[in-house]
Amino acid sequence: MYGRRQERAQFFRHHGFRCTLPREVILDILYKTKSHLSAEDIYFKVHPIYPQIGLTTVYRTLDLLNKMELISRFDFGDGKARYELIKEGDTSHHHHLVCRKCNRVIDYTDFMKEETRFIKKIEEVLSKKHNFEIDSHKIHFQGLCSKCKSEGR
Amino acid sequence: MYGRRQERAQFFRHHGFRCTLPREVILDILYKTKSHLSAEDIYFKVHPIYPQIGLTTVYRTLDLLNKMELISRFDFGDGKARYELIKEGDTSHHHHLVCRKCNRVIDYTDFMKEETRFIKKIEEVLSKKHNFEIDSHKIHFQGLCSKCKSEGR
DNA sequence: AATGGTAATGAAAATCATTTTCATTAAGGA
DNA sequence: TCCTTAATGAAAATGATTTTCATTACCATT
Ligand SMILES: [Mn+2]
Ligand SMILES: [Mn+2]
Ligand SMILES: [Zn+2]
Ligand SMILES: [Zn+2]
Repeated sequence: MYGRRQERAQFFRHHGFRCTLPREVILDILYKTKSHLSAEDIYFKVHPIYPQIGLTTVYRTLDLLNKMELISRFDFGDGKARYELIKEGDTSHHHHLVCRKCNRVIDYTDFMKEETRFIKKIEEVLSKKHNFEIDSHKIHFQGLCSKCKSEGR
Repeated sequence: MYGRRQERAQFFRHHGFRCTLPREVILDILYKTKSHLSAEDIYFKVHPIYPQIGLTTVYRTLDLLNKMELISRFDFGDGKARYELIKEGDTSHHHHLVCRKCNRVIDYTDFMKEETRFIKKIEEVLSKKHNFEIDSHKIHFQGLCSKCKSEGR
């Protein structure tokens, strides 16, 4: 889906959208870069190669990709939204440690099996109880990263 | 701590801060109101009774209460931070369902025993593995609330 | 391959939550 | 009561995101 241009084009059109250069480029950046990019991060990566692509379009494209569930949007509390590609096959799902001092974000995948099982059970009960259609969840731990800890809060 | 003026004053001073009218008033609002209030929500509740208290002070006070760990701050993704009092005795800890359409927030306390046990185990392992000092966690589920579901996404 | 209807784009302006500035006020220890 | 200085409030500044609107370029159709 991410690798081949043809596939991406198909995917956009399948959702009723056009496959445009900005959309391809931005999706590419997300594909190649680890994670937790803000709109501005992406803009600055795109700009040297495609200076005609504007920040506005980055915002719009991120919204679109998020709605198409190709990316996840996170609000870690530093005032800017961050985005991460959802890889195929659900192998990429994970949770986060967030440093409340320097805002560093650490991915972790430990316990995913157990978390998944646990989450599934909770979802089942809560969605019935509150008649709420659950489609995703977020778990994160907050505290001090090793660097900030050693620097003394 | 929240009920008696004397206690609150003690608490502020104990942390090296002065006990002022705006601080008392804002803490009172948080005490009396269920939950998930934004700075502006609080400002509008305060204003009719204390019109001299400004929005700036609300922001500053919320920061302070958050640092003193009297309240929790949440970013549910609608662009404004929301706050909730942490009740004494840790009886109030809970997690959330967030509607991605209307931003409604539902508290749930089901499974807290199991979650707490599970979270504790994860914290232990992760804090060692990443040398990360974990002090809190947030769990929330996203989806469509009953109202938005019936209205058709 | 050329055409046309319209979705997508980009630059600039607008919006909105939050922060900063700075002159004034008022806690609260002496 | 007095004095030091933390806290406050109004206004301005900031910074992320959204809106506006004239222009561009996908892509279904010819
Ligand atoms: Mn991540
Ligand atoms: Mn809550
Ligand atoms: Zn850190
Ligand atoms: Zn809803």
